[in-house]
Amino acid sequence: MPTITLPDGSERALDEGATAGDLAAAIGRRLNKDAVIADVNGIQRDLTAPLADGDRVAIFTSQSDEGLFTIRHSTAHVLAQAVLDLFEGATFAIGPPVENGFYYDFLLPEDPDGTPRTFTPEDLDRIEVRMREIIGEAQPFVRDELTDTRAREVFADHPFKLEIIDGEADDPTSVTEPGRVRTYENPPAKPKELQPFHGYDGFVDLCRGPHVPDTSRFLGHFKLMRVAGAYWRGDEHRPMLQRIYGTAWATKADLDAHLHQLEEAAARDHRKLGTELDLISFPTELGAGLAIWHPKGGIIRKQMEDYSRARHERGGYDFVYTPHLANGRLFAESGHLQNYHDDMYPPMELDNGEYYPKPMNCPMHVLVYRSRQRSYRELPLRLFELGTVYRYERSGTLHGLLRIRGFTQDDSHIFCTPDQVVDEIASLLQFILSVLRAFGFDDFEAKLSTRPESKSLGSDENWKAAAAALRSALEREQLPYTVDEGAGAFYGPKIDIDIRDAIGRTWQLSTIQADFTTPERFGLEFVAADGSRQRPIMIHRALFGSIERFFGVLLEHFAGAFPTWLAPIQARVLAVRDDHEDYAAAVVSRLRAAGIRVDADPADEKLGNRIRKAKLEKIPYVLVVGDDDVAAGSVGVNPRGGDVERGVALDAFTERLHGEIAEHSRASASTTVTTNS
RNA sequence: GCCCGGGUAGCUCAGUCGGUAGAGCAAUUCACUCGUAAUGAAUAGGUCAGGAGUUCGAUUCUCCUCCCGGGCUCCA
Repeated sequence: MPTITLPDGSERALDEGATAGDLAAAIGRRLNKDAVIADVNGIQRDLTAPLADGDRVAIFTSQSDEGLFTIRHSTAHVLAQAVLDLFEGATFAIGPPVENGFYYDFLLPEDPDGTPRTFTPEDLDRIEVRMREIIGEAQPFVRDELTDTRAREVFADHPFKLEIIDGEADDPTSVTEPGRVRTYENPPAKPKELQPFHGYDGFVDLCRGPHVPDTSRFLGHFKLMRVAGAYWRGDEHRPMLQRIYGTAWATKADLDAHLHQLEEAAARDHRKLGTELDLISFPTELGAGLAIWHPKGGIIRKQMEDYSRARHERGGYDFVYTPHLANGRLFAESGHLQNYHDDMYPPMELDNGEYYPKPMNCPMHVLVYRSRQRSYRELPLRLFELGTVYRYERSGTLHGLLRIRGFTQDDSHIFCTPDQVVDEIASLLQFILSVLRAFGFDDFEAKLSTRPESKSLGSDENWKAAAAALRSALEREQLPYTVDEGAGAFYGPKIDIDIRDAIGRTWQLSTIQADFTTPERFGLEFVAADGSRQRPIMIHRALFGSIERFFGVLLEHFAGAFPTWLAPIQARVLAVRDDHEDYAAAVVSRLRAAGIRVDADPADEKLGNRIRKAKLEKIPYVLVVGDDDVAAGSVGVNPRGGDVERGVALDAFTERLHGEIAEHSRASASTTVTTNS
């Protein structure tokens, strides 16, 4: 007897003889929605065939994860068909759905002079036109199954498809797990002799489905976004293909909302705002991936650092300082030269060895620990440093402040006994979340990363013990987490904390890494209560991750409108006329004496223009002073994002501002952790 | 590192089918003295990213390098 899964997840049995198409229509009417997709047996799309015993039908709405997956996946096929129609001799590889859309990889024939043909922006326009024609033609998606012999004939001109047929390449389009649509994952259990096969109107693609019923249904709300190079199978030693990215949605409103979100993100870009607000810059004279901080950026950074130091001081950390360079012997002992060499700047040759800029602070902190004999009474020993490191990131990966070559980590290494490690990581999680909340973030998700397949140090037991410690701390704090197999650092597994920003993007910032390996390599010991020598466990953690990256994320999160406690200029005083300047100067010095960061813009331009400039600089408070204020000792308060208030007593304003700034420290002093769902 | 696209004044950009460049904003000066998002005028500002080649002549064409953006890959 066939069974059906409804959008609410419930299941029920069906009469034989019904078709998926009948069902979808009936269910759609019941749900009061036309946009319903039926999926038979997880792979098949044939709405007209009667259902048979054992068939499983799933019905979902077009805006569910499954529905969007189906729509994006089907649109990718339309893209492939359009490209093959328009470009003689083009061959195609894979085209899976991804977050917000889909892509498809192609290889175009070489030009007569031997140069590889590439897609241009004009090509994308042509392709989009052809795609809309195909959609208008309502071509059905028809499923067929071929033997691999026959499939090799069908795809004889498409070597990448042949690799998939021969099982030498995974086809990510076979990943049908809802909501997880990453490439190169979950290799399909393919029957060797029977290849799934979809074809329509002369265009044939290798695929497992599911698809929409025909190209006219649910498709059309898409846009081709860009073309980029991508290696076949993600391997830089394989051919570089041309990848076309598109976005696709169930409705026009969803598509428009997505495009609007992209504009919003572009307007918040930290590189753009960093320049506009005169916070940071990347002079080409400095070299790639290196930033300088201007005075206003410097104020914000100092606030961040001051706050961080204050919290760490209260949190029981000891402050250390270590140099930017070290003899290569240190990095040989730590394992960095073997495992991290590609990311390190080259050494400086000196009389007594090679000196490397440090890519991490850990070896230096280990030396602090090892500088004398340690007792269990000292543990956990928490060493903290705002440590600047240099990593030779590959040039193509650099991205403003978010991926940079010289950066400062708010880095800590905690040395503790094996008994202490779970408690310590659990309280670390609380500490980290509390500090992140103080900066206006409240939506977190954790990721646990386990041992990499290559380039790692230490025994399996140690790795397992470390991962278990991280896992139990996560569970104790009830922080939702996912597991990322093989993504750990070379010395141990790690927890990464993702935060979600004001427009819903996630950023990976904080990291906690449990390390049983480094203490062994460096022969670290402490004297236990019974007098025996024991090995401590080392916890690496960065809270902001890096000051630069955190600052970049904050800048985008607040769209440049930093909260008052962080704002480089908290208030600006504007005299209405020249003869109010003396009073304006008095207001400035009163506020400055009260610890407010304040400046003035003299009255040689119209008031309206000076207000406009202050607003563009996103200054939290604009204070306008004129005749009334001189007489009454007041100010006109024009707050960012609020209503103008005339005649506010200066003392009252100062108090209000102090209150606002203090509220931040009160709110963040609490270390209570509440889990988000 | 690889693929694609770029680099013109502090910023955003126009322009030169090869004859060494222009706007708006910003800056400076002057005038205006104005109560909540753009007052007017004048001045100054550029080895057209850097280097080499072709040419009578290169910002423009070619090549190389550097830097930036979007991806691949990687990461704090």
